[in-house]
Amino acid sequence: MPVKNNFMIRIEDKIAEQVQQALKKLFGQDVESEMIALQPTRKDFEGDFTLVVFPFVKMARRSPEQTAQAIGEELAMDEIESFNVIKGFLNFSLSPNYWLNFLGEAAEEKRFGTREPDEKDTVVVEYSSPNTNKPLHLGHIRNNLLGYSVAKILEAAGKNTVKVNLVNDRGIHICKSMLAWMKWGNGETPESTAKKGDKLVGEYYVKFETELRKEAQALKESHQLDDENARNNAPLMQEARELLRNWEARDPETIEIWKMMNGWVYKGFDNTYQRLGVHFDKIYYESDTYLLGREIVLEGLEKTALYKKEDGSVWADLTDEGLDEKLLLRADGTSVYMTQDIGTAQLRYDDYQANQMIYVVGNEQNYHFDVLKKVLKKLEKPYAKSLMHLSYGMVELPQGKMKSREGTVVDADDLMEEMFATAKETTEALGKTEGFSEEEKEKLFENIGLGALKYFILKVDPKKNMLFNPEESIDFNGNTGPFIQYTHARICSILRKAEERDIAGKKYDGGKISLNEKEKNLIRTLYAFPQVVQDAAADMSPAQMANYVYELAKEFNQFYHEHSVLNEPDPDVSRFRLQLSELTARVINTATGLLGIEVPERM
RNA sequence: GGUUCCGUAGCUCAGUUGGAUAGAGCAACAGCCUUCUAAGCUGUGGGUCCCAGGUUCGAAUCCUGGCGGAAUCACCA
Repeated sequence: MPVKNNFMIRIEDKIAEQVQQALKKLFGQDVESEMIALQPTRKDFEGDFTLVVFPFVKMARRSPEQTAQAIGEELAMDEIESFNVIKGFLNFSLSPNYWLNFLGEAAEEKRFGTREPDEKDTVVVEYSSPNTNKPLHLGHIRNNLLGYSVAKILEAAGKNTVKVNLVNDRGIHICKSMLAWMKWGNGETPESTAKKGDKLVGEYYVKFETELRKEAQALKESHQLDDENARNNAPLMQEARELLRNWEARDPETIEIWKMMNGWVYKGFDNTYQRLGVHFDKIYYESDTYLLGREIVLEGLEKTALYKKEDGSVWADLTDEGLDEKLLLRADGTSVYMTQDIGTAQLRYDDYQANQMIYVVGNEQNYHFDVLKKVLKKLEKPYAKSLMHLSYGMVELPQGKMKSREGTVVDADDLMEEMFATAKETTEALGKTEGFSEEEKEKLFENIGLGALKYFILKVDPKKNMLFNPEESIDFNGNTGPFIQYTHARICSILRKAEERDIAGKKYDGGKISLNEKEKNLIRTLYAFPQVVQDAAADMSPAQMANYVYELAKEFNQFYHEHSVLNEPDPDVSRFRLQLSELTARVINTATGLLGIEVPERM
């Protein structure tokens, strides 16, 4: 549990409580605390927090101004230095002392803004969920960054967080790349071709589709079939199905090839994950969960929550829930996508007894998760209501959706490499690499390149579709990752110099000083951080964290521009500013860490 | 066609439980490096918040109906 201090009780809540009492005293009315809207005062007005008094004018039977004035006068709090009234807005200014005390206490806190994980409040976050037949692309990047960041944010907000991956390693699509490799592979391996395993397997998947299309086209012409029938009747498709049957029958040779090729893919994925900076506490494989799903479905059939059709297929009737009927097992007893998700959910619940199970999956699967929840409810699973689908929008290119057929898929590895190259070029052009070793340079370019990419993607509200223009999207100026990294490096530079001048250890002792506008803005922004962590967690929104840390960096740069930390003649003020800078750097570090972005100390 | 999501400056995006004059960045233009890192700071121009109603003291935000875009409605995953 966190250490209790004065700042665990938000000053907003304290003021709201006082307002509540004032309303009772002045107008004899009890007002629920939710009615009292206290918000940060807008920049162009004087004050720190603002009470909107419009809701109380009726009971006060006075004008908004008079009501605000009366409440302002009634309030007596040490922390409030003054107040002013503009129309129906009552603006409170807190005393400099309050802010200075806050800074002092926050500086003492080891993990300001974050909480210790509560072991009893577990949340499982599933993200990434790749198929083993294709390499990762830009869409997966959004998924991975979102999932990783949401998990970090939940953890910072006090949840016991488990990051899991669910690998889709079985099914007809996996058999397609296997079959192509068996037919045309000539025993190629990642080693023999010097290709990444996932890329190699992906090539065979493409090969299969190309050959299948040829066969289907021929059939279409010779037998007058429509597209779908032509595809289904093509010899290659039949062979792929046979391979799937062999796989389900655990045919040793098939299993061996399957294991080998999946092994190549995992090695390739690990490589991509590592560079992207994401990882997992546990990896589930669909090949391990689909049988459990099947069992649960059969069990549900016995309990008559589900029903069987004449051909032997098993269905859930969700018409009473406003949805359709949903197939859960085919007539031949094999599983569908939904089946394995039922098994996975159960397994995950058995493993962690989580209060929440979050699925980071694109919005194209909204319907699937609707159905999954309702099926689990029908099966009377206790965890049915703890399922949360964190649905995010597509990443689009200037020419529209990514299409593998048109070769517009942005490969994850290629993109990261390009980011690195751009970062290198830009940094060297600015002549900022003096005194760096080769190794340090590499790390810096990597941090900046990936920082730019991650920030660009995470700053957008997850539920919205977003546009990624490879030519223009990546900028290192303005509202970008490198801007925030730069601000951090700048502060670190001050801190290093303070160290050299031997004033770093001497803390500001809390003597009375006044706060200028920039200092106050900065300190107020810092004050908001713990709440931002909680809000971002509640909304599962890294975008809120990203926008916050940008705001903070901007605030610092304005302060930096107008006031000097080290050249300030008054030693008390200098030390205070040093402490303010130090906390800013720490919050930037923490906040960007929650986005999976590293901030360098020099750049 | 049904369902869900989105629509804010030329472009990319913010906008808190409904609150004051709707904000950033990019792009354009004009300034600021002898002073802690100019990947920075300051200023100017740029808006029918898709449209029309409704609720409210107050609507970009909530409700209804349109328009536009996306996703989905598989014995694919």
